[in-house]
Amino acid sequence: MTTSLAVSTVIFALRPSETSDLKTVWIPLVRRIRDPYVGKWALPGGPLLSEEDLASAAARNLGETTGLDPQYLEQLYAFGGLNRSPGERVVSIVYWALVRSEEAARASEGENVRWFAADSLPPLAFDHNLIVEYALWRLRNKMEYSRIAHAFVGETFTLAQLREVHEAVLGRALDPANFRRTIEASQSVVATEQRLSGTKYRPPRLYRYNDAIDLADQGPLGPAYRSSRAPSPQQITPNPHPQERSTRQ
Amino acid sequence: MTTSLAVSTVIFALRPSETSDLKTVWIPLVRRIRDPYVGKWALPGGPLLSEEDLASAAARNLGETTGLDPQYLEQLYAFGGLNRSPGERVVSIVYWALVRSEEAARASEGENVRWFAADSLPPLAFDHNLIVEYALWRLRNKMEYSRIAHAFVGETFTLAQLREVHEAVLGRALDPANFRRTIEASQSVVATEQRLSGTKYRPPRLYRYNDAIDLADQGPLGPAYRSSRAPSPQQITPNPHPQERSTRQ
DNA sequence: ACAAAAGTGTTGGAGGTACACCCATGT
DNA sequence: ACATGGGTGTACCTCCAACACTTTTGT
Repeated sequence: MTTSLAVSTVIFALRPSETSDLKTVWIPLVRRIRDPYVGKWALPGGPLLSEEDLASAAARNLGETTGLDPQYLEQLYAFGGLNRSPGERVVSIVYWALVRSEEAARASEGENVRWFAADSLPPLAFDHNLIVEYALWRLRNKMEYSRIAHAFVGETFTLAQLREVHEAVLGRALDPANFRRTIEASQSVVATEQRLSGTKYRPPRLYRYNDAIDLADQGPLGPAYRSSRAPSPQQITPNPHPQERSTRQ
Repeated sequence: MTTSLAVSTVIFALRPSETSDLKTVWIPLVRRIRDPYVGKWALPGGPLLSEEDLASAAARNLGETTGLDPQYLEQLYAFGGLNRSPGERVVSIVYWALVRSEEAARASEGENVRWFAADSLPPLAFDHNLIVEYALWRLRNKMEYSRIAHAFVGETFTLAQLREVHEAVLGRALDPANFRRTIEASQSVVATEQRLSGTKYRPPRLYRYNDAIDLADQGPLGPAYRSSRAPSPQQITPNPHPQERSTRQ
Protein backbone atom coordinates (compact mmCIF):
# COMPACT_ATOMS: atom_id res chain seq x y z
CA MET A 1 0.00 0.00 0.00
CA THR A 2 1.61 3.18 -1.18
CA THR A 3 1.01 6.55 0.40
CA SER A 4 0.54 9.57 -1.81
CA LEU A 5 1.13 13.20 -1.06
CA ALA A 6 -1.36 15.92 -1.84
CA VAL A 7 -1.67 19.64 -1.25
CA SER A 8 -4.98 21.36 -0.51
CA THR A 9 -5.97 24.90 0.37
CA VAL A 10 -8.63 26.56 2.44
CA ILE A 11 -9.42 29.84 0.72
CA PHE A 12 -11.03 32.63 2.64
CA ALA A 13 -12.81 35.69 1.30
CA LEU A 14 -15.26 38.12 2.81
CA ARG A 15 -18.68 38.46 1.24
CA PRO A 16 -21.96 40.06 2.23
CA SER A 17 -23.84 37.76 4.52
CA GLU A 18 -27.26 36.45 3.58
CA THR A 19 -28.65 36.98 7.03
CA SER A 20 -26.67 39.68 8.80
CA ASP A 21 -25.68 43.07 7.44
CA LEU A 22 -22.06 42.48 8.29
CA LYS A 23 -19.85 40.68 5.86
CA THR A 24 -18.96 37.13 6.76
CA VAL A 25 -16.33 34.59 5.87
CA TRP A 26 -16.82 32.47 2.76
CA ILE A 27 -14.81 29.73 1.14
CA PRO A 28 -14.93 28.28 -2.36
CA LEU A 29 -15.28 24.52 -2.68
CA VAL A 30 -15.03 22.24 -5.66
CA ARG A 31 -17.22 19.30 -6.43
CA ARG A 32 -15.56 15.89 -6.49
CA ILE A 33 -15.64 14.31 -9.91
CA ARG A 34 -13.65 11.22 -9.05
CA ASP A 35 -14.27 8.15 -7.10
CA PRO A 36 -13.92 8.69 -3.38
CA TYR A 37 -16.81 10.97 -2.40
CA VAL A 38 -17.98 11.68 -5.96
CA GLY A 39 -20.38 14.61 -6.04
CA LYS A 40 -19.41 15.85 -2.60
CA TRP A 41 -17.87 19.24 -2.02
CA ALA A 42 -14.21 19.37 -1.13
CA LEU A 43 -11.26 21.70 -0.72
CA PRO A 44 -9.38 22.48 -3.91
CA GLY A 45 -6.26 20.40 -4.04
CA GLY A 46 -4.26 17.89 -5.93
CA PRO A 47 -1.06 15.91 -5.98
CA LEU A 48 2.29 17.53 -5.33
CA LEU A 49 4.35 17.72 -8.49
CA SER A 50 7.93 16.65 -8.14
CA GLU A 51 9.45 19.93 -9.25
CA GLU A 52 7.44 22.41 -7.20
CA ASP A 53 7.66 23.29 -3.57
CA LEU A 54 4.70 23.07 -1.26
CA ALA A 55 3.54 26.68 -1.36
CA SER A 56 3.83 26.75 -5.13
CA ALA A 57 1.74 23.64 -5.39
CA ALA A 58 -0.92 25.22 -3.23
CA ALA A 59 -0.91 28.42 -5.26
CA ARG A 60 -1.01 26.60 -8.57
CA ASN A 61 -3.80 24.31 -7.55
CA LEU A 62 -5.80 27.11 -6.11
CA GLY A 63 -5.47 29.05 -9.33
CA GLU A 64 -6.30 26.14 -11.58
CA THR A 65 -9.45 25.15 -9.79
CA THR A 66 -10.91 28.47 -8.74
CA GLY A 67 -9.14 31.04 -10.89
CA LEU A 68 -8.18 32.98 -7.82
CA ASP A 69 -4.91 34.71 -7.03
CA PRO A 70 -4.42 34.84 -3.26
CA GLN A 71 -3.08 37.79 -1.36
CA TYR A 72 -1.76 35.69 1.46
CA LEU A 73 -0.77 32.06 1.71
CA GLU A 74 0.41 30.12 4.72
CA GLN A 75 0.79 26.52 5.63
CA LEU A 76 -1.90 25.23 7.96
CA TYR A 77 -1.17 21.66 8.90
CA ALA A 78 -0.27 18.25 7.55
CA PHE A 79 -3.03 15.70 7.86
CA GLY A 80 -1.94 12.11 7.69
CA GLY A 81 -4.45 9.90 9.45
CA LEU A 82 -4.74 6.38 8.14
CA ASN A 83 -8.38 6.46 7.16
CA ARG A 84 -8.72 9.87 5.64
CA SER A 85 -9.36 8.50 2.19
CA PRO A 86 -11.07 5.18 1.64
CA GLY A 87 -8.87 2.68 -0.12
CA GLU A 88 -5.72 4.69 -0.36
CA ARG A 89 -3.34 6.37 2.08
CA VAL A 90 -3.10 10.12 1.48
CA VAL A 91 -1.07 12.64 3.40
CA SER A 92 -2.38 16.13 2.75
CA ILE A 93 -0.40 19.24 3.40
CA VAL A 94 -2.99 21.95 3.74
CA TYR A 95 -2.51 25.66 3.19
CA TRP A 96 -4.84 28.52 3.90
CA ALA A 97 -5.18 31.59 1.74
CA LEU A 98 -6.80 34.99 1.84
CA VAL A 99 -8.18 36.72 -1.24
CA ARG A 100 -9.55 40.22 -1.54
CA SER A 101 -13.23 40.77 -2.04
CA GLU A 102 -12.81 42.18 -5.55
CA GLU A 103 -10.70 39.19 -6.49
CA ALA A 104 -13.26 36.85 -4.99
CA ALA A 105 -16.05 38.54 -6.93
CA ARG A 106 -14.51 37.70 -10.27
CA ALA A 107 -13.90 34.09 -9.27
CA SER A 108 -15.23 31.47 -11.58
CA GLU A 109 -18.31 30.04 -9.99
CA GLY A 110 -20.10 27.27 -11.76
CA GLU A 111 -21.46 23.80 -11.56
CA ASN A 112 -18.33 22.50 -9.89
CA VAL A 113 -17.12 25.52 -7.96
CA ARG A 114 -19.28 27.29 -5.42
CA TRP A 115 -18.91 29.62 -2.46
CA PHE A 116 -20.12 28.59 0.97
CA ALA A 117 -20.45 30.46 4.23
CA ALA A 118 -17.57 29.12 6.26
CA ASP A 119 -19.52 28.52 9.43
CA SER A 120 -22.36 26.57 7.90
CA LEU A 121 -20.89 24.05 5.53
CA PRO A 122 -22.54 20.90 4.26
CA PRO A 123 -20.81 17.61 5.03
CA LEU A 124 -17.67 17.62 2.94
CA ALA A 125 -15.52 14.91 1.47
CA PHE A 126 -12.77 13.33 3.56
CA ASP A 127 -11.94 15.13 6.81
CA HIS A 128 -12.38 18.50 5.18
CA ASN A 129 -14.94 19.77 7.67
CA LEU A 130 -12.39 19.45 10.43
CA ILE A 131 -9.74 21.06 8.30
CA VAL A 132 -11.90 24.08 7.56
CA GLU A 133 -12.81 24.37 11.20
CA TYR A 134 -9.18 24.42 12.15
CA ALA A 135 -8.35 26.94 9.44
CA LEU A 136 -11.12 29.21 10.65
CA TRP A 137 -9.79 28.97 14.16
CA ARG A 138 -6.33 29.93 12.96
CA LEU A 139 -7.70 32.82 10.94
CA ARG A 140 -9.60 34.23 13.88
CA ASN A 141 -6.71 33.76 16.23
CA LYS A 142 -4.23 35.31 13.91
CA MET A 143 -6.46 38.26 13.24
CA GLU A 144 -5.96 39.30 16.83
CA TYR A 145 -2.22 39.37 17.03
CA SER A 146 -1.09 39.63 13.43
CA ARG A 147 -1.90 42.00 10.60
CA ILE A 148 -3.35 39.62 8.09
CA ALA A 149 -6.50 41.74 7.88
CA HIS A 150 -4.61 43.83 5.35
CA ALA A 151 -4.67 40.94 2.93
CA PHE A 152 -8.42 41.42 2.61
CA VAL A 153 -8.37 45.09 1.67
CA GLY A 154 -6.88 47.07 -1.20
CA GLU A 155 -3.62 48.93 -1.21
CA THR A 156 -5.18 51.97 0.36
CA PHE A 157 -8.15 51.72 2.63
CA THR A 158 -10.09 53.56 5.28
CA LEU A 159 -10.06 52.47 8.86
CA ALA A 160 -13.74 51.68 8.54
CA GLN A 161 -12.93 49.23 5.77
CA LEU A 162 -10.25 47.63 7.85
CA ARG A 163 -12.59 47.48 10.78
CA GLU A 164 -15.19 45.84 8.63
CA VAL A 165 -12.69 43.07 7.92
CA HIS A 166 -12.04 42.51 11.58
CA GLU A 167 -15.72 42.52 12.33
CA ALA A 168 -16.45 40.02 9.59
CA VAL A 169 -13.81 37.59 10.75
CA LEU A 170 -14.49 37.98 14.44
CA GLY A 171 -18.20 37.97 13.89
CA ARG A 172 -18.96 40.90 16.13
CA ALA A 173 -19.04 44.67 15.95
CA LEU A 174 -16.07 46.67 17.18
CA ASP A 175 -15.98 50.13 18.67
CA PRO A 176 -14.75 52.46 15.91
CA ALA A 177 -12.97 54.75 18.34
CA ASN A 178 -11.08 51.99 20.08
CA PHE A 179 -10.34 50.19 16.87
CA ARG A 180 -8.74 53.30 15.50
CA ARG A 181 -6.49 53.70 18.50
CA THR A 182 -5.50 50.07 18.60
CA ILE A 183 -4.51 50.08 14.95
CA GLU A 184 -2.69 53.37 15.21
CA ALA A 185 -0.82 52.18 18.26
CA SER A 186 0.27 49.05 16.43
CA GLN A 187 1.89 51.19 13.75
CA SER A 188 0.75 48.75 11.13
CA VAL A 189 -0.72 51.50 8.98
CA VAL A 190 0.45 54.90 7.83
CA ALA A 191 -1.91 57.73 6.99
CA THR A 192 -1.89 59.07 3.47
CA GLU A 193 -2.89 62.61 2.60
CA GLN A 194 -5.75 61.35 0.52
CA ARG A 195 -9.31 60.96 1.55
CA LEU A 196 -11.96 58.76 0.13
CA SER A 197 -14.51 60.89 -1.68
CA GLY A 198 -17.87 60.00 -3.08
CA THR A 199 -19.21 59.04 0.28
CA LYS A 200 -22.07 60.60 2.08
CA TYR A 201 -20.93 62.61 5.07
CA ARG A 202 -17.41 63.35 6.14
CA PRO A 203 -14.79 61.79 3.87
CA PRO A 204 -12.52 59.37 5.72
CA ARG A 205 -8.77 59.39 5.46
CA LEU A 206 -7.05 56.71 3.43
CA TYR A 207 -4.33 54.60 4.98
CA ARG A 208 -1.65 52.41 3.61
CA TYR A 209 0.00 49.32 5.00
CA ASN A 210 3.26 50.00 6.80
CA ASP A 211 5.90 47.75 5.30
CA ALA A 212 8.58 49.02 7.64
CA ILE A 213 7.12 47.24 10.62
CA ASP A 214 7.30 43.51 10.21
CA LEU A 215 4.76 41.14 11.53
CA ALA A 216 7.15 38.69 13.15
CA ASP A 217 4.53 36.07 13.37
CA GLN A 218 5.86 32.81 11.94
CA GLY A 219 9.21 33.57 13.56
CA PRO A 220 12.20 32.13 11.70
CA LEU A 221 9.94 31.03 8.86
CA GLY A 222 8.74 34.53 8.16
CA PRO A 223 9.81 36.43 5.05
CA ALA A 224 11.99 38.85 6.97
CA TYR A 225 14.23 36.12 8.25
CA ARG A 226 14.41 33.99 5.21
CA SER A 227 15.89 36.61 2.96
CA SER A 228 18.86 37.06 5.26
CA ARG A 229 19.44 33.40 5.77
CA ALA A 230 20.61 30.18 4.30
CA PRO A 231 18.75 27.42 2.46
CA SER A 232 15.16 28.28 3.43
CA PRO A 233 11.94 26.39 2.87
CA GLN A 234 8.91 27.51 0.94
CA GLN A 235 6.03 29.37 2.56
CA ILE A 236 5.70 32.76 1.07
CA THR A 237 3.16 35.44 0.49
CA PRO A 238 2.59 35.18 -3.23
CA ASN A 239 3.32 37.78 -5.83
CA PRO A 240 1.60 41.12 -5.35
CA HIS A 241 -1.46 42.07 -7.18
CA PRO A 242 -2.58 44.51 -9.87
CA GLN A 243 -4.21 47.00 -7.63
CA GLU A 244 -7.41 48.85 -8.01
CA ARG A 245 -7.93 52.26 -6.53
CA SER A 246 -10.98 53.69 -4.93
CA THR A 247 -9.74 57.19 -4.35
CA ARG A 248 -9.30 60.55 -5.96
CA GLN A 249 -7.70 63.89 -5.05
CA MET B 1 12.26 11.92 -9.83
CA THR B 2 10.20 10.55 -7.00
CA THR B 3 9.53 12.45 -3.83
CA SER B 4 9.70 10.61 -0.53
CA LEU B 5 8.02 11.42 2.75
CA ALA B 6 9.85 11.48 6.05
CA VAL B 7 9.04 12.37 9.63
CA SER B 8 11.52 14.03 11.97
CA THR B 9 11.34 15.37 15.49
CA VAL B 10 12.92 18.17 17.45
CA ILE B 11 13.22 16.91 21.02
CA PHE B 12 13.57 19.36 23.84
CA ALA B 13 14.75 18.74 27.36
CA LEU B 14 16.08 20.98 30.10
CA ARG B 15 19.55 20.38 31.42
CA PRO B 16 21.99 22.28 33.59
CA SER B 17 23.82 24.81 31.52
CA GLU B 18 27.56 24.72 31.19
CA THR B 19 27.94 28.45 31.58
CA SER B 20 24.96 29.81 33.48
CA ASP B 21 23.48 28.47 36.70
CA LEU B 22 20.03 28.32 35.18
CA LYS B 23 18.98 25.29 33.26
CA THR B 24 18.86 25.67 29.51
CA VAL B 25 17.25 23.98 26.54
CA TRP B 26 19.00 20.99 25.01
CA ILE B 27 18.20 18.72 22.11
CA PRO B 28 19.51 15.27 21.18
CA LEU B 29 20.87 14.82 17.68
CA VAL B 30 21.92 11.74 15.80
CA ARG B 31 24.92 11.37 13.56
CA ARG B 32 24.23 10.67 9.91
CA ILE B 33 25.53 7.28 8.84
CA ARG B 34 24.25 7.41 5.27
CA ASP B 35 25.19 9.26 2.20
CA PRO B 36 23.86 12.78 2.20
CA TYR B 37 25.74 14.61 4.93
CA VAL B 38 27.48 11.53 6.35
CA GLY B 39 29.00 12.25 9.76
CA LYS B 40 26.95 15.41 10.28
CA TRP B 41 24.51 15.78 13.12
CA ALA B 42 20.83 15.72 12.27
CA LEU B 43 17.38 15.48 13.77
CA PRO B 44 16.17 11.98 14.49
CA GLY B 45 13.80 10.92 11.78
CA GLY B 46 13.00 8.40 9.14
CA PRO B 47 10.53 7.41 6.48
CA LEU B 48 6.83 7.27 7.17
CA LEU B 49 5.58 3.72 7.27
CA SER B 50 2.42 3.08 5.37
CA GLU B 51 0.41 1.80 8.32
CA GLU B 52 1.17 4.44 10.92
CA ASP B 53 -0.12 7.97 11.26
CA LEU B 54 2.18 10.94 11.45
CA ALA B 55 2.36 11.36 15.22
CA SER B 56 2.96 7.65 15.70
CA ALA B 57 5.76 7.75 13.21
CA ALA B 58 7.35 10.61 15.07
CA ALA B 59 7.00 8.86 18.42
CA ARG B 60 8.35 5.59 17.10
CA ASN B 61 11.30 7.14 15.41
CA LEU B 62 12.12 9.22 18.40
CA GLY B 63 12.06 6.15 20.61
CA GLU B 64 14.13 4.02 18.26
CA THR B 65 16.92 6.50 17.81
CA THR B 66 17.18 8.10 21.24
CA GLY B 67 15.36 5.71 23.58
CA LEU B 68 13.24 8.58 24.84
CA ASP B 69 9.56 8.60 25.63
CA PRO B 70 8.19 12.11 25.17
CA GLN B 71 5.71 13.78 27.46
CA TYR B 72 4.36 16.02 24.76
CA LEU B 73 4.31 15.78 21.01
CA GLU B 74 2.99 18.25 18.50
CA GLN B 75 3.34 18.79 14.81
CA LEU B 76 5.65 21.65 13.91
CA TYR B 77 5.66 22.16 10.17
CA ALA B 78 6.00 20.39 6.86
CA PHE B 79 9.18 21.25 5.00
CA GLY B 80 9.13 20.57 1.31
CA GLY B 81 11.63 22.78 -0.46
CA LEU B 82 13.11 21.38 -3.62
CA ASN B 83 16.73 21.36 -2.57
CA ARG B 84 16.53 20.21 0.98
CA SER B 85 18.29 16.96 0.24
CA PRO B 86 20.88 16.66 -2.50
CA GLY B 87 19.86 14.22 -5.19
CA GLU B 88 16.45 13.30 -3.94
CA ARG B 89 13.23 15.15 -3.18
CA VAL B 90 12.19 14.75 0.43
CA VAL B 91 9.18 16.25 2.15
CA SER B 92 9.67 16.18 5.91
CA ILE B 93 6.85 16.49 8.37
CA VAL B 94 8.51 17.66 11.53
CA TYR B 95 7.23 17.24 15.07
CA TRP B 96 8.51 18.70 18.27
CA ALA B 97 8.55 16.91 21.59
CA LEU B 98 9.17 17.64 25.24
CA VAL B 99 10.75 15.15 27.61
CA ARG B 100 11.21 15.45 31.34
CA SER B 101 14.64 15.95 32.80
CA GLU B 102 14.70 12.54 34.49
CA GLU B 103 13.72 10.91 31.25
CA ALA B 104 16.36 12.86 29.40
CA ALA B 105 19.01 11.83 31.91
CA ARG B 106 18.57 8.16 31.17
CA ALA B 107 18.67 8.74 27.43
CA SER B 108 21.13 6.66 25.52
CA GLU B 109 24.01 8.90 24.63
CA GLY B 110 26.83 7.48 22.62
CA GLU B 111 28.93 7.81 19.56
CA ASN B 112 25.96 8.52 17.37
CA VAL B 113 23.59 10.26 19.74
CA ARG B 114 24.57 13.39 21.62
CA TRP B 115 22.92 16.30 23.42
CA PHE B 116 23.52 19.85 22.27
CA ALA B 117 22.57 23.20 23.73
CA ALA B 118 19.73 24.33 21.51
CA ASP B 119 20.97 27.85 20.97
CA SER B 120 24.50 27.00 19.96
CA LEU B 121 24.35 24.18 17.49
CA PRO B 122 27.00 23.16 15.00
CA PRO B 123 26.03 23.25 11.33
CA LEU B 124 23.58 20.42 10.88
CA ALA B 125 22.59 18.27 7.95
CA PHE B 126 19.93 19.45 5.54
CA ASP B 127 17.92 22.49 6.66
CA HIS B 128 17.86 21.25 10.20
CA ASN B 129 19.35 24.39 11.71
CA LEU B 130 16.39 26.37 10.46
CA ILE B 131 13.99 23.74 11.68
CA VAL B 132 15.42 23.78 15.17
CA GLU B 133 15.34 27.54 15.19
CA TYR B 134 11.69 27.53 14.30
CA ALA B 135 10.90 24.85 16.86
CA LEU B 136 12.63 26.89 19.55
CA TRP B 137 10.61 29.90 18.56
CA ARG B 138 7.41 27.92 18.83
CA LEU B 139 8.41 26.51 22.19
CA ARG B 140 9.14 29.93 23.62
CA ASN B 141 6.00 31.40 22.17
CA LYS B 142 3.82 28.63 23.39
CA MET B 143 5.30 28.75 26.85
CA GLU B 144 3.71 32.14 27.27
CA TYR B 145 0.13 31.37 26.45
CA SER B 146 -0.13 27.63 26.91
CA ARG B 147 0.68 25.26 29.73
CA ILE B 148 3.26 23.06 28.09
CA ALA B 149 5.70 23.82 30.89
CA HIS B 150 4.01 21.04 32.80
CA ALA B 151 5.39 18.53 30.34
CA PHE B 152 8.84 19.23 31.71
CA VAL B 153 8.08 18.58 35.36
CA GLY B 154 6.85 15.56 37.31
CA GLU B 155 3.33 14.82 38.36
CA THR B 156 3.63 16.94 41.45
CA PHE B 157 5.94 19.90 41.60
CA THR B 158 6.66 23.07 43.46
CA LEU B 159 6.06 26.44 41.94
CA ALA B 160 9.78 27.05 42.07
CA GLN B 161 10.33 24.02 39.89
CA LEU B 162 7.72 25.19 37.44
CA ARG B 163 9.23 28.63 37.45
CA GLU B 164 12.62 27.11 36.77
CA VAL B 165 11.16 25.59 33.61
CA HIS B 166 9.82 28.90 32.42
CA GLU B 167 13.09 30.59 33.20
CA ALA B 168 15.08 27.97 31.34
CA VAL B 169 12.95 28.21 28.22
CA LEU B 170 12.62 31.96 28.27
CA GLY B 171 16.24 32.42 29.21
CA ARG B 172 15.64 34.99 31.91
CA ALA B 173 14.77 35.11 35.57
CA LEU B 174 11.17 35.64 36.64
CA ASP B 175 9.82 37.29 39.73
CA PRO B 176 8.73 34.47 42.07
CA ALA B 177 5.87 36.50 43.53
CA ASN B 178 4.40 37.48 40.21
CA PHE B 179 4.95 34.07 38.74
CA ARG B 180 2.97 32.53 41.55
CA ARG B 181 0.05 34.84 41.04
CA THR B 182 0.03 34.42 37.29
CA ILE B 183 -0.01 30.64 37.55
CA GLU B 184 -2.62 30.62 40.28
CA ALA B 185 -4.81 32.98 38.29
CA SER B 186 -4.58 30.71 35.27
CA GLN B 187 -6.01 27.86 37.31
CA SER B 188 -3.68 25.49 35.56
CA VAL B 189 -2.49 24.00 38.84
CA VAL B 190 -4.16 22.82 42.00
CA ALA B 191 -2.49 22.84 45.38
CA THR B 192 -2.00 19.54 47.14
CA GLU B 193 -1.75 19.23 50.90
CA GLN B 194 1.75 17.89 50.61
CA ARG B 195 4.91 19.79 50.93
CA LEU B 196 8.31 18.98 49.62
CA SER B 197 10.57 18.09 52.50
CA GLY B 198 14.28 17.58 52.65
CA THR B 199 15.02 21.10 51.58
CA LYS B 200 16.82 23.71 53.48
CA TYR B 201 14.53 26.46 54.73
CA ARG B 202 10.79 26.59 54.48
CA PRO B 203 9.29 23.61 52.66
CA PRO B 204 7.32 24.57 49.57
CA ARG B 205 3.85 23.30 48.76
CA LEU B 206 3.44 20.73 46.04
CA TYR B 207 1.08 21.34 43.19
CA ARG B 208 -0.54 19.13 40.63
CA TYR B 209 -1.64 19.84 37.08
CA ASN B 210 -5.31 20.74 36.75
CA ASP B 211 -6.83 18.44 34.18
CA ALA B 212 -10.23 20.06 34.47
CA ILE B 213 -9.12 23.20 32.72
CA ASP B 214 -8.23 22.51 29.12
CA LEU B 215 -5.56 24.31 27.25
CA ALA B 216 -7.57 25.12 24.13
CA ASP B 217 -4.50 25.88 22.18
CA GLN B 218 -4.55 23.95 18.94
CA GLY B 219 -8.25 24.71 18.64
CA PRO B 220 -10.24 22.09 16.76
CA LEU B 221 -7.18 19.85 16.60
CA GLY B 222 -6.79 19.69 20.34
CA PRO B 223 -7.56 16.53 22.32
CA ALA B 224 -10.69 17.99 23.91
CA TYR B 225 -12.38 18.48 20.58
CA ARG B 226 -11.27 15.36 18.86
CA SER B 227 -12.78 12.97 21.36
CA SER B 228 -16.23 14.43 20.80
CA ARG B 229 -15.93 14.51 17.06
CA ALA B 230 -15.87 12.52 13.91
CA PRO B 231 -13.01 11.07 11.86
CA SER B 232 -10.11 13.02 13.38
CA PRO B 233 -6.49 13.26 12.34
CA GLN B 234 -3.44 12.23 14.31
CA GLN B 235 -1.60 14.63 16.58
CA ILE B 236 -1.82 13.50 20.13
CA THR B 237 0.01 13.78 23.38
CA PRO B 238 1.48 10.32 23.78
CA ASN B 239 0.72 7.84 26.47
CA PRO B 240 1.36 8.97 30.02
CA HIS B 241 4.41 8.06 31.88
CA PRO B 242 5.47 5.90 34.81
CA GLN B 243 5.84 8.63 37.34
CA GLU B 244 8.50 9.19 39.91
CA ARG B 245 7.81 10.99 43.10
CA SER B 246 9.99 13.43 44.95
CA THR B 247 7.86 13.96 47.99
CA ARG B 248 6.90 12.57 51.31
CA GLN B 249 4.18 13.22 53.87
C1' DA C 1 19.01 33.62 66.11
C1' DC C 2 19.46 33.84 61.52
C1' DA C 3 19.68 32.90 56.62
C1' DA C 4 17.09 32.11 52.81
C1' DA C 5 13.33 30.57 50.25
C1' DA C 6 8.08 30.57 50.57
C1' DG C 7 4.47 33.35 50.24
C1' DT C 8 1.52 38.12 50.72
C1' DG C 9 0.55 43.13 49.94
C1' DT C 10 0.89 47.34 47.51
C1' DT C 11 1.86 50.42 43.99
C1' DG C 12 2.15 52.16 39.35
C1' DG C 13 2.02 51.77 34.40
C1' DA C 14 0.17 49.76 29.90
C1' DG C 15 -3.51 48.44 27.35
C1' DG C 16 -8.33 47.65 26.41
C1' DT C 17 -13.60 48.69 26.84
C1' DA C 18 -17.42 51.81 27.25
C1' DC C 19 -19.18 55.89 26.12
C1' DA C 20 -19.69 61.06 25.84
C1' DC C 21 -18.57 64.34 22.76
C1' DC C 22 -16.87 67.33 18.76
C1' DC C 23 -15.86 67.64 13.52
C1' DA C 24 -16.79 67.78 8.66
C1' DT C 25 -19.20 66.94 4.65
C1' DG C 26 -23.26 65.78 1.10
C1' DT C 27 -27.81 66.46 0.87
C1' DA D 1 -29.58 72.88 9.06
C1' DC D 2 -29.03 68.34 9.88
C1' DA D 3 -28.03 63.60 9.75
C1' DT D 4 -24.32 60.59 10.01
C1' DG D 5 -20.07 58.53 9.97
C1' DG D 6 -15.21 60.32 11.04
C1' DG D 7 -12.47 61.28 14.72
C1' DT D 8 -11.03 62.84 19.89
C1' DG D 9 -11.26 62.77 24.97
C1' DT D 10 -11.83 60.45 29.17
C1' DA D 11 -13.01 57.42 32.88
C1' DC D 12 -12.58 52.92 34.33
C1' DC D 13 -11.01 48.22 34.63
C1' DT D 14 -7.90 44.44 34.26
C1' DC D 15 -3.52 42.60 33.86
C1' DC D 16 1.30 42.68 34.74
C1' DA D 17 6.08 44.29 36.51
C1' DA D 18 8.47 45.92 40.52
C1' DC D 19 9.48 45.57 45.01
C1' DA D 20 8.67 45.95 50.14
C1' DC D 21 7.35 42.98 53.48
C1' DT D 22 5.96 38.84 56.46
C1' DT D 23 6.25 33.72 57.29
C1' DT D 24 8.39 29.37 57.96
C1' DT D 25 11.64 26.09 58.21
C1' DG D 26 16.69 23.79 58.87
C1' DT D 27 20.79 24.68 60.78
